[in-house]
Amino acid sequence: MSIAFAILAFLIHGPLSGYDLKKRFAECESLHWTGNNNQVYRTLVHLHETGLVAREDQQSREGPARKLYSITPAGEDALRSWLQEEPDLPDCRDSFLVRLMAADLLAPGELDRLIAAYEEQLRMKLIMLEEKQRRGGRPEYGSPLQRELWRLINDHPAAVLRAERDWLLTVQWAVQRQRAGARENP
Amino acid sequence: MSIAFAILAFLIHGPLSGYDLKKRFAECESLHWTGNNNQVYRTLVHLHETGLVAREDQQSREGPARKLYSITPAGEDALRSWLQEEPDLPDCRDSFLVRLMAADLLAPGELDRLIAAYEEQLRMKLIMLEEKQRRGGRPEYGSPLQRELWRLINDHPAAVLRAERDWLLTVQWAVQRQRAGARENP
DNA sequence: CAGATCATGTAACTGGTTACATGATTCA
DNA sequence: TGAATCATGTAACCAGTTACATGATCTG
Repeated sequence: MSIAFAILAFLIHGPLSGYDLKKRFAECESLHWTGNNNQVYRTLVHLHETGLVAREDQQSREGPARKLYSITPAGEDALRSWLQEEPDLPDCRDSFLVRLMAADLLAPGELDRLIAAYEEQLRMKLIMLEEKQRRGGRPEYGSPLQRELWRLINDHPAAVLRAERDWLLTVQWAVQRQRAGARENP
Repeated sequence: MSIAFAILAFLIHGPLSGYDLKKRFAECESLHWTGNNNQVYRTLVHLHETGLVAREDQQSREGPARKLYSITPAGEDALRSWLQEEPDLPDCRDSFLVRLMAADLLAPGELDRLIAAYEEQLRMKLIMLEEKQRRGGRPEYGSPLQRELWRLINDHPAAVLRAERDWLLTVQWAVQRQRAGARENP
């Protein structure tokens, strides 16, 4: 998948500028894109060239000139037919697994510190996400069902991190069990 | 993070060829790399240039000529100091979220089909992972603790998918609840 | 001897990030 | 007037994939 379908999805509830889209990506924790200029503006040019979005230049209004993009019927068709393809599985990249692969390189205390540091990272991010969730401020568009789905989309990152935290607990238990075993059978 | 540290981690329990490493990446579900040639061989050249691995050419043995790579003390140091950096959070890319963003484009039946299709994808992959786990065949190297950690590393993808399945259930409930509400207050 | 596997490499491309560059408008 | 924000774009790079290319060796 590329960012193109995400942009089209943002546009189904009304026109937006590149700058608007960029901000949406930057604010949205559940979408992995950072919303960097290069990708957003280039993709918009490409979507415009292929007729999936329409562009309207707004020269003189309040504020600097901007280009408003809206989805075209062809764009809606493209998005709809993508929705009817087989959904692909989530792709989770976890560098902590690579660190665990090299556990034999660490002294016991260092391994404990690594695990504790990761636990702390997870804890902090979860607090941040819950805080963000609590402060709300999601003025999402679309039908009541769509708004409810947005709530669940925004919940997703925390669900993933909680699963990671639970898995990390099993790692901690395994390390302790292994050490207890080693003390009994030296 | 790049694939370089994963290669170094594979090498701490003994020398391997590019081909060996490629296979390890291809077989390992928990590491997101496909083990494509370009990346593995180029990274090995780079690691060799920077002195983090040593290369031994094996011209005439049984089998075709191959290059055996082993980690150097400098490589171990590099890996160890990376292990002591702040571990970064997992990066989960889930195109299903983007599909849900566009739910308003779908008829109720189509949304149900999308959710069911994703559920089925998750179910199939989980069965595949459990089967792979059951068949075992993990001749992993290192200390008993390291082998135990490998078991947990290999468990990780299934843990993520189970969390995804649980989250998807909440999506299903929300859709049904929303529709029931809409029927009561039309 | 044909097809699978072992083994190494390159070319072309997609996807994504950081940093650079520019200029208008708003507000303290 | 200077900093923040709005707004659009480009250059250079890193990460990762598919497909192409070659040749040796093993196995039925």
